[in-house]
Amino acid sequence: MSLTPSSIGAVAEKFGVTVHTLRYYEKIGLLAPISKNSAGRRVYSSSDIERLHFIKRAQRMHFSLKEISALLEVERNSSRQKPQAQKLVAEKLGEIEDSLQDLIILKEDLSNMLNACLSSGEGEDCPIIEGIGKGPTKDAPR
Amino acid sequence: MSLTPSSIGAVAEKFGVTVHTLRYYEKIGLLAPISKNSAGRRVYSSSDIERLHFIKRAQRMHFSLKEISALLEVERNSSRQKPQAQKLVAEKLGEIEDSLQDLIILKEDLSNMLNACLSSGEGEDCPIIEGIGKGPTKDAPR
DNA sequence: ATTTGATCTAGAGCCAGCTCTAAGTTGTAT
DNA sequence: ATACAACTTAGAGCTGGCTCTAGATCAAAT
Repeated sequence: MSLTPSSIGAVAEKFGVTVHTLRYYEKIGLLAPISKNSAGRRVYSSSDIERLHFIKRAQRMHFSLKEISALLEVERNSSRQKPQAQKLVAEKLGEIEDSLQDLIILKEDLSNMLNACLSSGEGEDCPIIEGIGKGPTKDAPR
Repeated sequence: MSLTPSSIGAVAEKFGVTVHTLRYYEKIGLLAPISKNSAGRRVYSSSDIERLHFIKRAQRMHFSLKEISALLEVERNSSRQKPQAQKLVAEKLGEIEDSLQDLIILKEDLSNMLNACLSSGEGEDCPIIEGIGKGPTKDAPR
């Protein structure tokens, strides 16, 4: 239904990014060089658009641009370099699981602090400031 | 038991940061100017150390340095500006809950993709590449 | 014909949170 | 006495992912 090819402005609008971002993706090699018309302007083909869809979806899945490059590389090299793709996704899944554990605990801590603060008496010190002040000082995933 | 005051190197080691980081925190006002000895070298007092503990714990709780400044501000202004502290923590809790929702769904998606890939036949296309290629292109919290 | 708006390139700037460099001073060990 | 480590400052550099600027060119509308 959509009538590709499109200008950079149209593509930018379609994906909710700026033209700067599109040129940036191209510059860092995330998008292949976009073909130009006689006036030297970019004309995005439907496969460019597809690639952008892929990029934006992968970004939603918390893949970095570098990781997305790797995924696209996998896609290009052969129609199924499954082990490579599996590795990348498994790693990401591991990261996500770690983050989940971290956030679950953090949520508990924060909501405890908040409740303590809400139910604390007028004259008492703030349980939040105290709470952060007194907790353990351990390393955390960053 | 610990014998403060301490040199910048000792403090850096204690907190697992570099001396650069400590000076950086001071430069951006996260730590108050550390007093200097006769040779112009920083001498960290026990209250400086306490503040650092606070900073590092708050960082573990995903507060940005800017947010930590705000928390420290709250602490300084009065021994209990509870509403302010509550606001900051409630906001952070909201962010954490949003992230959790996001990650829970993402974890599902990734593990589905991984399973599909593991159980896919030799000749088939990679379900991971296909999966990312075909999903919805929606905005996500960033 | 002129203005407006979209596009082009090259390159600088921004934010967070460090991280490092250079050139100089001081404290400690042998 | 001299080497060497730890410290000082000011300021530059780094990563990631944009974001913007300047100056030029080009296309469409009035």
